[in-house]
Amino acid sequence: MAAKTYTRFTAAEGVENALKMLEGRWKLIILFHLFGGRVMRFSELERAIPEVSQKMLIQQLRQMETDGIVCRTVYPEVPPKVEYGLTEWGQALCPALDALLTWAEEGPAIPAGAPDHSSRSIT
Amino acid sequence: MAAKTYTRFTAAEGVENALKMLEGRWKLIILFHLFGGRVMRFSELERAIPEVSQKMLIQQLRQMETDGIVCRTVYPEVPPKVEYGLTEWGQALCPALDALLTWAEEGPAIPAGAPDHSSRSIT
DNA sequence: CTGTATCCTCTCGGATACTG
DNA sequence: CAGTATCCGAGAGGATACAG
Repeated sequence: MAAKTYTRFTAAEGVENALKMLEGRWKLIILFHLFGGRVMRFSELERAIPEVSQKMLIQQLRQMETDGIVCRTVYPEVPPKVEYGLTEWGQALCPALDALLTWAEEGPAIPAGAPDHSSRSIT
Repeated sequence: MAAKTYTRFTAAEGVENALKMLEGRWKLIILFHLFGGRVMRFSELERAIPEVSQKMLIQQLRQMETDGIVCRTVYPEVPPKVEYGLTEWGQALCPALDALLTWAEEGPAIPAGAPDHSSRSIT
């Protein structure tokens, strides 16, 4: 396992690629509904996330599918039935997001008080 | 250390908060320039990231400062001198971003081939 | 049930010029 | 040197209506 080397720019780019796949008003919510190997139909997701429009739901699902995070399974029946689940790689996101969650939870050391910019001034 | 409990929604929300602080065309690049306790003046950052405009550079720096990630130090001299560095909490982002980087690097299991949607069809 | 197709709004980011 | 102010275009996301 050859450890990759990064410059400040390539590292930023790598993380940006990862973030691009998570950006989108609904992707994280979808993700957390699908973690743990759960599989859901389109209409289930609609009901589970009432605020989302069909257009956005399908759009973000398809993007994640293209990215290889989500797996879409079509059952050729009448009426149609489509299920969404995570790929192995998608499941692997869980610990990475946990790291972010933990970090966010630690909070800024100076949480209260500072309403505006917390600049220091050396005199 | 009471382990927090999350619903699918609060977990998504927590991660979203974290991501919101990282979203922005230049934040990650700035971050990676400041990791390792490095401290840089405004003009240094400008030269290190030639593509960014003054407006965006200052805007993203100030946002990260407000979020408690970046620390801004003003030296009241003529000409002005301002230095930017990471807070402790900002430095703590490094391992979390590494997790994402590592994940992204693993890549989707089916990287090549699939030009369009990789749906499965159960017949 | 599972999507497409339009339209519309609002925010982000870039270009440019000016200031203490 | 280190910002601030203004204008502008592109794209993300929402509402709504329609289709296989």
